[in-house]
Amino acid sequence: MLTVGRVAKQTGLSPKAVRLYEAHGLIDPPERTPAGYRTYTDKALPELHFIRQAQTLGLSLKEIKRILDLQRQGQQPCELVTSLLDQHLDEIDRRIADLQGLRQTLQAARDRADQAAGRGEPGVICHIIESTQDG
Amino acid sequence: MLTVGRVAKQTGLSPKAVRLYEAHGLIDPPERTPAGYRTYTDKALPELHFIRQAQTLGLSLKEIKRILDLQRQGQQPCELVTSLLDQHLDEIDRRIADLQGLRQTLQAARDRADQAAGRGEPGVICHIIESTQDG
DNA sequence: GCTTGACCTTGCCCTTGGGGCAAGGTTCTA
DNA sequence: TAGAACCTTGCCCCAAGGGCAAGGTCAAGC
Repeated sequence: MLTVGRVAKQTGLSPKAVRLYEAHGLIDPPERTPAGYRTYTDKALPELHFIRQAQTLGLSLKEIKRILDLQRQGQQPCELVTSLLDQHLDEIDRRIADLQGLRQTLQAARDRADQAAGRGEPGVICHIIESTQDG
Repeated sequence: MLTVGRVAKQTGLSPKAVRLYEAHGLIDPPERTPAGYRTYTDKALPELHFIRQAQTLGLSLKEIKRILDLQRQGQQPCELVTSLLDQHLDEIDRRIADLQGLRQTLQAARDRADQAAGRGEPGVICHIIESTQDG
């Protein structure tokens, strides 16, 4: 019997994640045994693999659902995918730039820490942080 | 009267954030009017400014609380701050590297999208995503 | 046949740092 | 004195699950 634990193992997901995708409508609810156990068919595996790969690309469950919904309506989702990838590329570039700015600010604070070491400059709480230029 | 809204405005925070910091023990609970309104003294402003600047550096509320707790015990928190800054620098470098790796993966997928445009390659759901190498 | 361990079910609380809303009380201003 | 603008607490929400609890079920070995 292809239980949730087995499909999870085969797709590298956790059982909880698989149930979550079902609850959020990314995958169809599977049949149940009389006792209530989810029983999957092999058809579920490619979808779960797809979800995992889309997550690897940084797509959110909501975005992945949009892709899968389109596909279930018989449409080619590739146009949507392309646009999502473009959006994410922009977003990632922004985040990298933000982090690099933060890194500079942080390094500046760290440098102040070394310069002031032992010199015992006061500051109301801690001069290292208080001399930080606000972003 | 220095209400929560006023200290919030003066420190660039939201009233809700100020109450949150109090609930999490970052700042001392202020006096209350008979009606229950929080009434701050000017002494609260530098602490709130400090919290804001520490957040600018990417420190979490929990980490900021550790710093403030040390300081309230009369100790110099600068050693802790230095170590936290070092940790965060490492963490940021990791995150930047991760994002750059993700960017490459994403760009590769995007390139496939262009190459396959119009060529109509099938894929069970969408070949652009399905050809992604798992991380 | 029975036990035992591994699995399944749902449901709830936790994470971060607040945002938004509701219902109601208070203070200030025209 | 009315209304605007503020304050109070409390609850639910975000993302993507992790962890735990209480209880039901299945398969293997004896």
